[in-house]
This record gives sequence, structure tokens and C-alpha cells, in this order.
Amino acid sequence: MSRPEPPSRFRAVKAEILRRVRARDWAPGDLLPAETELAAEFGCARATVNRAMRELAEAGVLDRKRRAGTRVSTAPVRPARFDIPQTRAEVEQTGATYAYRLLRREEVVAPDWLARLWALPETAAVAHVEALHLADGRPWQFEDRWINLAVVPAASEEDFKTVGPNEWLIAALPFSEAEMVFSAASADAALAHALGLAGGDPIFRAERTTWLEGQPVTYARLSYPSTYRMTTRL
Amino acid sequence: MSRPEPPSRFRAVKAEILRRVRARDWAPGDLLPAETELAAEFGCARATVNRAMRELAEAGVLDRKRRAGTRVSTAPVRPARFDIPQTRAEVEQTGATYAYRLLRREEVVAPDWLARLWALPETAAVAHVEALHLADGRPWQFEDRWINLAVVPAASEEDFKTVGPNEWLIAALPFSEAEMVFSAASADAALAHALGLAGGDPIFRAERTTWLEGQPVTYARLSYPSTYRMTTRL
DNA sequence: GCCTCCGATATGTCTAGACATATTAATCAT
DNA sequence: ATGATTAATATGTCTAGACATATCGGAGGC
Repeated sequence: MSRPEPPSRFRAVKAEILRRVRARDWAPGDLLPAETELAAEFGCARATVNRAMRELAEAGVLDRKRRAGTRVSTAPVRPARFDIPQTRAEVEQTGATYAYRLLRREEVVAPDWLARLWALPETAAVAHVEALHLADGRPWQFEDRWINLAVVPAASEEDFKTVGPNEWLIAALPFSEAEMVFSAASADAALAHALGLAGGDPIFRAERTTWLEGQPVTYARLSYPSTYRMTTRL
Repeated sequence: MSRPEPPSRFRAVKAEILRRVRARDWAPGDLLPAETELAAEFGCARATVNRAMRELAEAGVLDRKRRAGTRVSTAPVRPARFDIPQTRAEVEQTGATYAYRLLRREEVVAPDWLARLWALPETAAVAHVEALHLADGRPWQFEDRWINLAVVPAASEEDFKTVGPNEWLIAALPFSEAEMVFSAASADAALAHALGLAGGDPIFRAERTTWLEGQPVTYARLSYPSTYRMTTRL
């Protein structure tokens, strides 16, 4: 999981501040001493206290404003972090053998809902790929992928027979911006067949839209059997 | 959403490095120049470059190791961040009116599965609460909550008739550690009835376990109708 | 060849000091 | 009172320099 962080001055300060918040020495809404005061108390430089408090603000524990000072957060929004792995790596990490199967590959004019989602002209060409990812031979994820050929023309050259579109896109356009939406749905006939489920079985669904410099690159609808679990720690 | 960050030297450096990574000046796996070299190139202090690179490493773009230097990340794990709001705030943000309804409240000996999950003795006392959260009168979330009375004895005094257990716990024990698991399931009869669904309808499920200094505080199973969507940007 | 030791090196952290900037609180003019 | 101006202040950022530490590569010994 997460390796233990090395000991350091600012981490000690951070831990002590968090301890006092949890112990209610400083209750939600309370004003904390200024950085200079805490630096004097802890016997370290202001920059060290600054880093500790900045990271606690990142974690949602503190609220900081110039001149107004630092308060214990009252807003009950806690940012959670979790890793979005590539499907292959995710499967292999469970110890299972990964396999990939292409089910469909076509180039079409963007359907209405996609053209609307991306604000594209009527005649925009897109690649549409349907594929199945398997763990030890059992269906793991059904991938329904749409690629904007205006932005990624190279996708026309790729047949996606051995490498999945997700993997290919990450290699072609790394570190683009993305938005993900998670939800639950029930399997229609086609999806149930592909995933080896019964019709109506629950599906864990992830939808991912990706942009490169403001331009829509790809939209993917990833469907998992309900045995799939996504975990995070905060 | 996210307010625009103020311009600053380290953000400009960060943006320029990210630009070069995206432009493949530095491809995945490539070694970047050392901090001192980049500091010389950008005409700023090493600490400024350090902050830029550190934040890019946090975002999963770079891999850094002492002595070995900094490389563009090849590991395709991108950390995503999203906010876990309190249910009340989440509902009210949609513009809807929030309502809360207590369905059950009891104190019992921890059932087997919970005692095992928490590694508790056989006779541990827990509070069990079932409640419904509504948006504009329509079921939004069903909350199935278990509280470890050994750690939070004050929960015995609370009847949870007007304030939900989640809200109460956050006020009582802010900033504790938590783990969340998201999955899909189908509604059993009781859940379907509570949420106003048909049996077998898909459910978006979040399970949350919370600790305070290593001790289990509470376990909650939150069930949403499949219209619920959880969104993140990375 | 193989192993151990050791020095070089890039990042990790820290300090003291400086200036920038948002925002509050006080002051002053109307 | 009310509104505009101004000073004070806490955080935000930056610099130059220092020492710590993990680790890579080579030198030397077997």
C-alpha cells in the first residue's frame, strides 16, 4: 500500500497539529496561532510550519486565508484520493492472468448523444471499439470506447486486435485531462451476454471523458460485474 | 468548482514541465534534467523547481528517487481526487430540500460479521441505526450504521431522531481515518421498499469504515438508487 | 567472475530572511 | 451614519545556502 513516510520536522509538526485538532484543543471553527507563533513554539523556521499547515489544508483539515489566519475546517468535505489503474495492471495485481478480446471495431459518424456531449459538428468521424478484459478467463470489464478521430487520427491506423484502446490511448496521449463518473446500472441483454451475467444483474459503471487542451479525445463506458470493488482511504 | 490558482513562479515552472511532458520532449521513462539544471534554465531557486516537481510527482506525472533523478512516470496509475461530502450538504447543493427519517435504533451485541471485521470480543455492544435521507421528499440514501459503543459511549445518549448518525459522528469525532469501498449491488426487498424501488433494482453502494487511533469507530453501508452519480476530475 | 566498500550525486529537508498580496480593522471625510 | 482610504497583519511565495540521505557506479580485494 503506502510506504511509511520518512521522519522529518514538518511531518512531526503536521502530526502534532492534527493531534491537537483531534483532541479538540482546537475545535472546528477555531482560529489557530499564526505560523510565526507556532514556529517559535516548535523551534523551527516558519517555512516548516507553513508546509505542515499547507498539507493539512490540502487534506481538508484546515482552512487558510491570507490575513484572516488559519482555522480548523468546519466544511465537512473531505477530499479522498484513489488510484485509477490501467485495467491490465489492475488484473495482474490480483495475481490473475490478464487477457483481452476485441469484440467490435468500426468507424462511424458520431451518434447524436456523443456529438452533443462533445459539441461536435454533425459529420464528425469517430472510432467505436467494444472490447472485453478478462481475469483468468473470466470477464472483468466490458469497454465501450469512442475516439474522436479529428483529435487522434492515428487511431485509424490501429486495429486494436491485441492492444486495448485504453492502453493504446494512454501510450499515445499520456497525462491528458479526464473526468470520471461512477454509478450503478443493470445489465441489458448484450452486456449480460458479454460479461457472462443474467439480464438485469447489477453493474458497476465508470464513465471516463478525456480532453487534450480543451478538445475531447475519447469517451469510455466501462462496465464491471458487481463483484468489482473500488477502494480508497482518507 | 475549483477557483483559478494565482500566478506564481513555481506554477509556471510546473506548467512548463507538464507541457514538455505532454509534447513528448520528455517521453515516459525519460530522465529529466536535475533540479539545479532546471533552476539555472528557468532562472529561479532550486526550491522553486523542487516544489513544481514535487507536485507533479504527487499528481502521478513524475517519478522521483534520490540520486537516481526524476523520470516521466511510466506507471499508469493516476491518483484521482474527489470530495466526500456530508449527505445533507450534498443534497442541498443540488438545490433540493433535505430531510432525514430514522427507521430503527437499537443497541445489540455485535453480530458475527461485524465482530470479525473489527476483531472485537464476542460480547461487544454496538448501536445499530437505520435511517433514510431524502431530497425533495424522494429517497436519496439509505444508511445502515453500526457504532462501536466501546469507543463512542456517548452514542448511547443520542436517539438520532433529528440528527443523522453520520452528521453526529462527524461532529463528535472529526478528522478520523476512514476507508471507503464502492460497489454495485441489487436491492433486496427491504432496501427496495425503503428506497421506493422494485426488488432487484441496481444500487450504488458505499461502505465506510472509520477508525480513531487504530480503534474501529463505525461501519456504515450507504445505498443509493442507481440515479446517483459520483464524479471526479483528474 | 563476484563481492564489498566507498565516493559522487540528485533529491529531501531545513533555515533565515525578504517581498508580495489579500483582507481586516481602523481612520477619516462626507 | 456612511462610504472611502489607509495601515496592519497573516499567509503565499521566493531566494541562497546548508546539511541529510538514499543509491548508483566504480575501485579494489577475493
